[in-house]
Amino acid sequence: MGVEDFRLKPARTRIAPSPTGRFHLGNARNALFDYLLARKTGGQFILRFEDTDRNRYVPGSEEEIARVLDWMGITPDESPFHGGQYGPYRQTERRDIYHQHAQILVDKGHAYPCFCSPERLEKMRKEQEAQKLDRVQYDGLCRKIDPDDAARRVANGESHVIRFKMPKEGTTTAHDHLRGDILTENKYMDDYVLLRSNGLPTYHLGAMVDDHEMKITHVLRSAEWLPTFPLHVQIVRAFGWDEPVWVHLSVFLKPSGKGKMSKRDSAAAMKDGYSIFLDDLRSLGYIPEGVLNWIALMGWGVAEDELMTLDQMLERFSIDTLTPSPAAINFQKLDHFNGAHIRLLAIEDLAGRIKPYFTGAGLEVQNDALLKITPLIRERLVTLDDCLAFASFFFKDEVKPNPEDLIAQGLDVRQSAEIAKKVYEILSSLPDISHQIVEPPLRSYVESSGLSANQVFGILRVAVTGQKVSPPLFESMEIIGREKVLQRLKMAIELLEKI
RNA sequence: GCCCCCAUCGUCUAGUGGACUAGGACGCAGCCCUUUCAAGGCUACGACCGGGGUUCGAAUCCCCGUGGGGGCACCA
Repeated sequence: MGVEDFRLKPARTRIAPSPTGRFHLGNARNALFDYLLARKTGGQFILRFEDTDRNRYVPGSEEEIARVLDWMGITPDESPFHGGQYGPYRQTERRDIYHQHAQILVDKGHAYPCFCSPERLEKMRKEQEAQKLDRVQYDGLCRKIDPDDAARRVANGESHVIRFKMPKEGTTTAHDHLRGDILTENKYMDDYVLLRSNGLPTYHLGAMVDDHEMKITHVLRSAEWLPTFPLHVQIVRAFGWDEPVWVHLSVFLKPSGKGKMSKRDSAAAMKDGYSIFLDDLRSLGYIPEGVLNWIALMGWGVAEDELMTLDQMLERFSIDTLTPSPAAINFQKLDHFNGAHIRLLAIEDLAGRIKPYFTGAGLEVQNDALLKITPLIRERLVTLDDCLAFASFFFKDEVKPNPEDLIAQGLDVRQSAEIAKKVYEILSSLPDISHQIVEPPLRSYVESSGLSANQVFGILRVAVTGQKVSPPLFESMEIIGREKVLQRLKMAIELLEKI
């Protein structure tokens, strides 16, 4: 690879998904940019699971995330599966660390125990809403408790959470790399919960602590975090730590541009053969090169030469050229890039990737034939599974054309049958069925007969391939072989005569 | 309702005060190539949200609108 840019300090980046659902486009783009930045600077890309919400935990999602990253070719340098010197990389395995850090904040006077019950909070919120208050936030009841009293109650085992003591006055200036300074009046910020009553941290504490402990230099995350950005900056400052470079990535909008892409829309996308989930995209026949290129261009401004491999992206990537505005996803563009990257693959490579689709369909695949077929269909594939529609007939013993399709345009059944017979006559008289041998006599037949190439070759195509649309006819026949071609042609003549 | 972010072709974007007759890509339309379908090549259509400033000069800077998006949990 050797794209490390040593003018830049090695960056440590991370993707921190929660194993509560499936790995989607947003996650993938985040991971891609993380990876590019880390590689570009000779740093590390880390995978960490923020699995503190036990209620929403989905078994198997951790594995899916790791598998998808692998598939995309952006395997993390450190993760729960690969290890690393800053682990553990699962938040549920870091309880003590959060506990200690919450205590540090309490000791410093930046946080306090809150003993309010969920019921009281619920009631409080209802009342605030009833009063039509602009801000619905914690009323600060436990803020007033004497620290010694609070410590005693905690020691007695009283159920509590730890809240951040947000400054009530002044403004917080948070710096986003793409948007510049973002000023927020502190009165709009709540005393957020840092540590829950079950001892596990919320995102606000967990992510800040882990990013610091894991020496993350650049935090690339979704713009959905912007509203709590001031909080995060306040937490980091309360600890007295240096801030990472914050980069809030644009959110993905649904194709219509109306609203954020969500699970609901994924069902609709699936109906059209698309998905927002990477693992689905893989099984739908999309290749990582295409997917990567596609997502890279949403939220990253590349003026020209947009068709890029991962290595080419690496050469050009910079967080300075990322864009802050929301981006509507466009599946047609995914198709474009997927097809374009398929065309870029070496024949052997592509053959290896489409083979499983044939065998999966129960077809017996001969490798030498596959290698000859692949170049014929390469520029016709949008997704890998398209190979089935284009080339299954090569591996079948016989094809079953729709009799109607055997009738050439502008001709009737009888005429079509005559043509088929004549073509059979010509082919069977030839010693060989290679492209060079077959084409001249057929061409001269077309010319002398006054028919169009379209009509003659159309009949032959349907007869031999069983379909109206196929890879180039002569090359296809050569691969299928003389015997099978004649056999299929004969079958076609019989079909025509039966109409 | 309140807070925050964003604003160039239908979509993704280039553009950082004059080189803009606003560039590229996807899609769309047409043509060429052609045994089908593709691929490829060429051409067309297509945008600076509005109003005020600043300036000799604004897509580019500032303000106000408007529109879009996000967020208001012991979820992330």
